[in-house]
Amino acid sequence: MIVQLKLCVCISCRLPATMLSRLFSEVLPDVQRLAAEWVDDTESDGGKVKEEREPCHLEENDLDEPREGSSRAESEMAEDDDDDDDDVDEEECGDENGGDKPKKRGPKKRKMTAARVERSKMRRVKANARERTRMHDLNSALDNLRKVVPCYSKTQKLSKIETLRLAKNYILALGEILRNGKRPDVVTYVQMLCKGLSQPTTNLVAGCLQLNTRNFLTEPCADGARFHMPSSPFSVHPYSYRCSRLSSPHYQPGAGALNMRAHSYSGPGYEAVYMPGGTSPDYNSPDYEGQHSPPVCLNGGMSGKQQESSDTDRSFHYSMHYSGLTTSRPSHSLHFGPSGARSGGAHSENIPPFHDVHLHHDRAPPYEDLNAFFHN
DNA sequence: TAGGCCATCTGGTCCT
DNA sequence: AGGACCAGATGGCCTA
Repeated sequence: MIVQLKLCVCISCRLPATMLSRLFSEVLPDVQRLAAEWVDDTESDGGKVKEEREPCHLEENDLDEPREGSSRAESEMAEDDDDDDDDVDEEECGDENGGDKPKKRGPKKRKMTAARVERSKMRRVKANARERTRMHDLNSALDNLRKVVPCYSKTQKLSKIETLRLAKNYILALGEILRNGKRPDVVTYVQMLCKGLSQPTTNLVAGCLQLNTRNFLTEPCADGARFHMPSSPFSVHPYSYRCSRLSSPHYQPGAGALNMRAHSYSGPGYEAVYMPGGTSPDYNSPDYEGQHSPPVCLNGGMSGKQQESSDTDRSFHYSMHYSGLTTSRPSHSLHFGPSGARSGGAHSENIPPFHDVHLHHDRAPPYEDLNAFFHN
């Protein structure tokens, strides 16, 4: 036994040999004594380990027989009526071994007096109200999540499941960018975002990206550079993009945290561009729990009414421009399907009306490095 | 009309 | 004991 004990300690603790020898020389006598006492105890109990549980307690926790009235509803129905003790017929815990029949355990059902029924109903009503509130809170949180995932539409909300999927993909995509330290091209980015999404949502997201890129082709870059979309899921020709961030008269480098947010984010292969707008939401306000940076406005091609939408929307007009390499890949059509697989021809015929669709590259990445990365 | 999505109710389970 | 959380059931609404 001692040898086994040594081996056991040696293996499990991985102690050095010197410590082990000291351990056994000092501790082993006590261990041997305790073991001897343990053997005495078990032998005095007829070779069985002493049962420590109270018999009555054991009865309550016995799982061999289903407890009658163990469910919440039944216990509610059979709950103790503190105001009337008329029908109390509790079982006693002790002399239950009188009969051969298995004893029914747990709280017994009681007569449903009118007062008890009324209380049960009231409790159910309260529980329903709580459940409603809980679900409303959950939906509110989901709404907030919708606002920070890359594509947001007031009129055509992403479903709950699609919101969660897109959020997951978004996080993974950002993580991938941080890991790799380089921008993916637009196609890869869209594929990452749309992985596992349904076809309509895929079209929505891809349409968001594509339409935003299409939206900023009107002006050449201030610095003369022209960028070409590596490939676009819905395009047949490469695009060029204006570099409006630095050329924008509203761009104020180092104009505080707000501008930092406003200018810092750009999605993979994209940059959020600050456009002339109105007032800025107070991102530091505790009331502000929606977007932490303005939405990227999608107003070109499909709808121009975004410019005249709500004050909030007017406050920030963002656009996306691809600021990646000046690569011009052979144009190839992308077909986005569920699970990111390329399935069928995806074109804008499946794209819902983007009256108020926003690209939300609005959650500023928290790291300076990431900001610098997106802006170099 | 079928299917998807959603809100609500309800009962069960777990935790404090 | 009461609340939170969860999942199933159900019915309404919307869209293809």
